[in-house]
Amino acid sequence: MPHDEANIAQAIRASGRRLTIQRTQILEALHRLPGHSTAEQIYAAVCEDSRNAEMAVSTVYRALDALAAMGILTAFADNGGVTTYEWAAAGAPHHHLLCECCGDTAEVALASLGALAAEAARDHRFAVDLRHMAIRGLCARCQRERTARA
Amino acid sequence: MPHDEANIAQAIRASGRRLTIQRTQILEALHRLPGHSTAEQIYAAVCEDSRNAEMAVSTVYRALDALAAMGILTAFADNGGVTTYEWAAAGAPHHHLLCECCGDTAEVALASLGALAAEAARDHRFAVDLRHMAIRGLCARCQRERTARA
DNA sequence: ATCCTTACCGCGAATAGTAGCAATAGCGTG
DNA sequence: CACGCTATTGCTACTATTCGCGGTAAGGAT
Repeated sequence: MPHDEANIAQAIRASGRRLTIQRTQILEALHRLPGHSTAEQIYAAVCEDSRNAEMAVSTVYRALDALAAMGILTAFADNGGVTTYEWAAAGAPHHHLLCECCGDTAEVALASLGALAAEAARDHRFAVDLRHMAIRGLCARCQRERTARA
Repeated sequence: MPHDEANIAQAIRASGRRLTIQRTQILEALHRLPGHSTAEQIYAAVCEDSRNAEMAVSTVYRALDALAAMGILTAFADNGGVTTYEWAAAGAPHHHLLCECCGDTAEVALASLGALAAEAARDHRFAVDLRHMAIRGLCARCQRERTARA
């Protein structure tokens, strides 16, 4: 449960990384923002706070990447090629159902992903990263519309 | 098995789309290219053929998108944000194991994805698109390297 | 063969994100 | 507390892909 500043700071330093003021400000912004946010939204939130110094957008991308690599955040790429981030430990483990038609995403827990990970490990020695699992398809509404149209 | 010109042409017209010379040239290029290719590679292959007129890159992107939307091709986005396309009916149904560390992809068939699709349909009325299923994680080699480093 | 609707094309600009590089600043050490 | 190593920052340039727009041309109907 690395939701508090001290734990995160320790985790960052333990991995040989550094806790810069930019990363601190990004983490603060993430605390303020709800649910999952895009790099652009996080950048905007950092800029909004007048106490913060200016920051380059690329810094936000790199910081989010680093935080995701250490498992503090999880990243997933939605339809339009936009990546969204959220706290890794937020709530129960969940996955994203991403509708390819309307672009909506739903968060659900899927038990059979465990079996999938087991199969990939057994048959292909591949360690599936379930946190990054975005499942594409059609949501209920878009399925109805598609059949109605035919 | 829409691998021959006549069937594809019919399928395109049946969906209210048009078979333009650009699309014909793109399909020819896809026949020449092996396995899966990126939009950029397909564009290059079209340009190579001196009989072809010039074509805009955006045309390739849009044509591939349309062909994927009608199920003639399948698209999947690999690590670096590059989308690759391949014939939908090529060989047995397979999925992509994408290593987040080295970027390699392996094609495998995973039985448990059927159970996943069933669970999503039953519990969330969500129709999973198994063709676009890219599974991220760590390949065997990168797992070894990661544990060796610790 | 001609007409008409509208899907598609080429172009150029916009967007999300990455890469390279010199300058800066964490932070473990003495 | 000063020192040095190197992770990180801020540029800027670049890549992959999308979008809007005015003009072109498929292809069904006459």
